[in-house]
Amino acid sequence: MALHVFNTRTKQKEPFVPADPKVVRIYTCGLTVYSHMHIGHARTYCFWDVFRRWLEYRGYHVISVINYTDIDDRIISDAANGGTGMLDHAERIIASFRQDCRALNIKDYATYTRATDFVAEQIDAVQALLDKGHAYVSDGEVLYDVRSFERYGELSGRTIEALQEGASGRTADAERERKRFFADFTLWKPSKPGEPSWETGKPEWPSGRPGWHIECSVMSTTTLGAHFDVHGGGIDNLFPHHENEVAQAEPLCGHPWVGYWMHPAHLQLLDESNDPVKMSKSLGNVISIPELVKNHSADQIRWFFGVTHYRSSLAFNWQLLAESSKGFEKIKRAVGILERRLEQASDAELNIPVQGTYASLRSGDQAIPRERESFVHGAFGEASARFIERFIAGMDDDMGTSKATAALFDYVGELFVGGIEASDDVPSLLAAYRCLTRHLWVLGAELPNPRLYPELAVECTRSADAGGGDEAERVAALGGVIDKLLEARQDARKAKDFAKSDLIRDLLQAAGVAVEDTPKGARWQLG
RNA sequence: GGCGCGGUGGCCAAGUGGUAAGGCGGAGCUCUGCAAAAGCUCUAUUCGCCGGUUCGAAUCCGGCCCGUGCCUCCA
Repeated sequence: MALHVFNTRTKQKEPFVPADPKVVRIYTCGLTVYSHMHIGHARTYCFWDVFRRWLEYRGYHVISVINYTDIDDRIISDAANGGTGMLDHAERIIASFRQDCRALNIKDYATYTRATDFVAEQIDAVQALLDKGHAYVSDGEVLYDVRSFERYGELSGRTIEALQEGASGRTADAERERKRFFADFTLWKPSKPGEPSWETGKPEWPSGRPGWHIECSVMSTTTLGAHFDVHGGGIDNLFPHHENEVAQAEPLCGHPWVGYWMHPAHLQLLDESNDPVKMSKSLGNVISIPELVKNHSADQIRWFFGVTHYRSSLAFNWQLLAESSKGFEKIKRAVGILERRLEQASDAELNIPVQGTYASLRSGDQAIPRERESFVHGAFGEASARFIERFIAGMDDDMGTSKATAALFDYVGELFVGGIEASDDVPSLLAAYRCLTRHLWVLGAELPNPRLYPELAVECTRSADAGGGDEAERVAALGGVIDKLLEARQDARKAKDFAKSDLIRDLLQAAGVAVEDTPKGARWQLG
């Protein structure tokens, strides 16, 4: 079975077939840069990252674009209140967004677009919609004529009538006067004094700024072409934002404008009594990324996200994150054990390149991953083959990361039963290590040891500044001292001086170093 | 009011017609100087409730109860 994804446009799972058999073009609605990225955004962007990684694992080249909405009412008012210019304000938010993404191990996008860099194209698009009769000018403002687009409401499953009912009594009189129809939305509006403004050269709407919806339609088609494969954003964007984007773009680009619409669900914060609560600045309960990664690794966070399917809303509190991290420890321990075993091997023994090619992306039964043959060798090969099959089946079914995590648990169990803790069989251990880290990579976790898996290590964008570096440094600095202490402890144990050996272990424990005895001697890690 | 989504063991969570994955927590055991880790066994005759279709339903249909999202700020 090939990859299937749930397409919001058709409301069903469909085989994923990009326009170009080897390339997937994705546009993601990004942040409105009036405030910093928070845990809710993290869930969404981590999903896009996993989706991208899964496509890459399957052999596609992915071109992903994300935008910053750097002009809208809130940015203008926030910037005004903060006493800075709008663009300075946006600049700071963008810089912290990039940093937060790196902290979460989210791969860089091919392009990051800013609405203010595409104003000329937006003006052209507005004019084109006017020319085609889909828009009208009202007192210097350009509005989209919703009733001129017969498919309006199709994407989000609404009808004009239903919208009208929902809106009854909610539209202000002033708004009714400006608009021909209550649901008409702004394409271009005059700026107030002191607000950012662009000249259009159009007599009827000479200056002002673009509306939110036109920004995205224009940025996506300008960077990815008139038709592209995936357009996504949080479920809250479905209406009105994406509905309006379709209404704008299809008259200009044709139908269907994009192949697949995908909408990850929200993360829902739970309060002390486990009731859902809205995250908001005024309640002071917004969880920032620095706060999130302070006591949890990116791996743990991404594992937590992966356990729940992306189209289910995800409840969050620190307790739930802690419980999921507890489960992830077993996976991490297996990786650690393999790494320790292999660290002792010589370069010559480890010199087993990972190889493979994709049969053909055009055939439905492509051999994936391309490294498969390198993974299924040796003592753990059968377990690895079973695991890969389950992992792929799970992910192919509309990004079933829950099934993928279950497969990982079972695989790791088989590796323990298979004896990774005592094995000296370097080729087998290496194949298992690579198989495990390769698939953890898909979920956004685990930077592999470059010495053990150089091919994958170079693919990882995470650098030493992303949180892993600190621990690596600590380990390097402490290693020598700890090894000396453990030697002393081992001597004490041999002499049956358990009081002394336990004292050493307790001291290390107190210093944050967990010690475990194994058939191959003591092992330690920072706890 | 309109349009959706969801209710699976103490908790999290898969499963969309063939007889309940996986994880956390809990109980017992093996191994071990003791820990830790790992392994083994047990922990839902049952999937919000009531009807219906079917040889067979957590899965399909109808009704009801509860929760939740959106209805022009929102990932």
